[in-house]
Amino acid sequence: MDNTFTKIYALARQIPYGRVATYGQLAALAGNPRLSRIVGCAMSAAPGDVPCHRVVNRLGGLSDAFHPMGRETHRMLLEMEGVPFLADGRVDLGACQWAGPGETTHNQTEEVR
DNA sequence: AGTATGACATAGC
DNA sequence: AGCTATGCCATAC
Repeated sequence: MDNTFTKIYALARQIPYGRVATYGQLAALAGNPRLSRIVGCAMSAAPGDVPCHRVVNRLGGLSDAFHPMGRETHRMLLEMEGVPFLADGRVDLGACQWAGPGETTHNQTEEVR
């Protein structure tokens, strides 16, 4: 069974509005921090139920090959969700990185890191 | 059935 | 401090 994939899908789906998570984060939550690749692979095969646009790499932006409709669209999507963007064109992970599956529907006043 | 590749991340040098 | 090498699970050929 797709244990890992299912976990990744579930985690990605649990990402609250206005928040983003990194591949390593989901990978760690999936059971192994090295599953980062699998997370990307899972997103690739992820159905429309998974907000893959909320999943970003360590850079705070999408991967090198994640532009089905363009980076601008991605940025607009996150911006529309309330995710602040840096001048670098990347998401402000230090301000909107997902805390974890236990902080989904909680006060987002939680200071990350 | 086995091999190769892949939307990343971490560690070592 | 930046680059190289390795690891992982699943999918595709």
